[in-house]
Amino acid sequence: MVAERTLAGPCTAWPQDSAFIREVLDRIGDKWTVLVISTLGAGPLRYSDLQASVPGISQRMLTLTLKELERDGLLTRTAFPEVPPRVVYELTDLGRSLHEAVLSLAGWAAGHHGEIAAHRRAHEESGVGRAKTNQLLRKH
Amino acid sequence: MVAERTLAGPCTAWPQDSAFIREVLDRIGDKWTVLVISTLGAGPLRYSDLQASVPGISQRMLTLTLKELERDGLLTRTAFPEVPPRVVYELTDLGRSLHEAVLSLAGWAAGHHGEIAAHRRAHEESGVGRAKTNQLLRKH
DNA sequence: CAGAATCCCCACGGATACTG
DNA sequence: CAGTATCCGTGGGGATTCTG
Repeated sequence: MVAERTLAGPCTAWPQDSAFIREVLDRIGDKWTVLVISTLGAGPLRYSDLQASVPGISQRMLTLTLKELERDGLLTRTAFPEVPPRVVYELTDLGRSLHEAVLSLAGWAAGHHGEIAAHRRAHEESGVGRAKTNQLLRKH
Repeated sequence: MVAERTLAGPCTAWPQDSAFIREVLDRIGDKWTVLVISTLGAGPLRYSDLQASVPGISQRMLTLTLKELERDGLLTRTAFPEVPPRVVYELTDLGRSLHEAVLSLAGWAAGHHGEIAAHRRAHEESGVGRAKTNQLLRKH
């Protein structure tokens, strides 16, 4: 009891927000989800166009991502019973609202990634600069 | 050229936003970063308190996460040369701004995770409902 | 107390081949 | 065209042990 501890037993700083935060991140934190959502943000697309619009994605990942997004009600899948199959994917209102939320995050990134890059470079200079001067004392 | 394609050669729907989006997600999309940031959002904490405040985190992951965050200028590390070592971590202005951006995302989650859960449950009913109708094709 | 070093597992995702 | 099925490598991250 040295002074006051802003501490907080097991998990109190972020009451139950942490659960929500992790929920979104588990949802959009993967490699492709936001790319697909952003792409569909411009309008409905069919499977093949989607694959062409999201550069490095494989069919496997595109299919899996779309399935999960459909399952969560973020987009709709519409299959037309035609001779050459045609399936169109489109964001739902829920999906569009997520898209906007993600865009605001992207806005933050656009506004600060320069700062981050600068800090990162500064650390590389003083940290990985010369492996000669630092044997075992490198703290700023 | 059947009709107009809203398509977009390789990557045009999200001009260069996609790069920023991926940048943030690669940064905060991992398992612990946002938890640490959120915890430090309440105020500076020392290593051990941090570990106690972030429930399941291991020393390894806490250390790695803190290092990356410091490297990117999102938090500062202050070591006091005392007999029992004491190290305090604190968010920078940059870190706090990211924290707010993340909180807005959490706000979205808090407002919509009910909807998502509902959709998800609806899919489980109609999809994995009866394992009788489908012979030998079980989901995952 | 605040880490660094090591070992190890398994889920994420890429590549490829097959199908309705 | 729009998927499905399968194999397989990588690395994120947990558990444990050692150190200044």
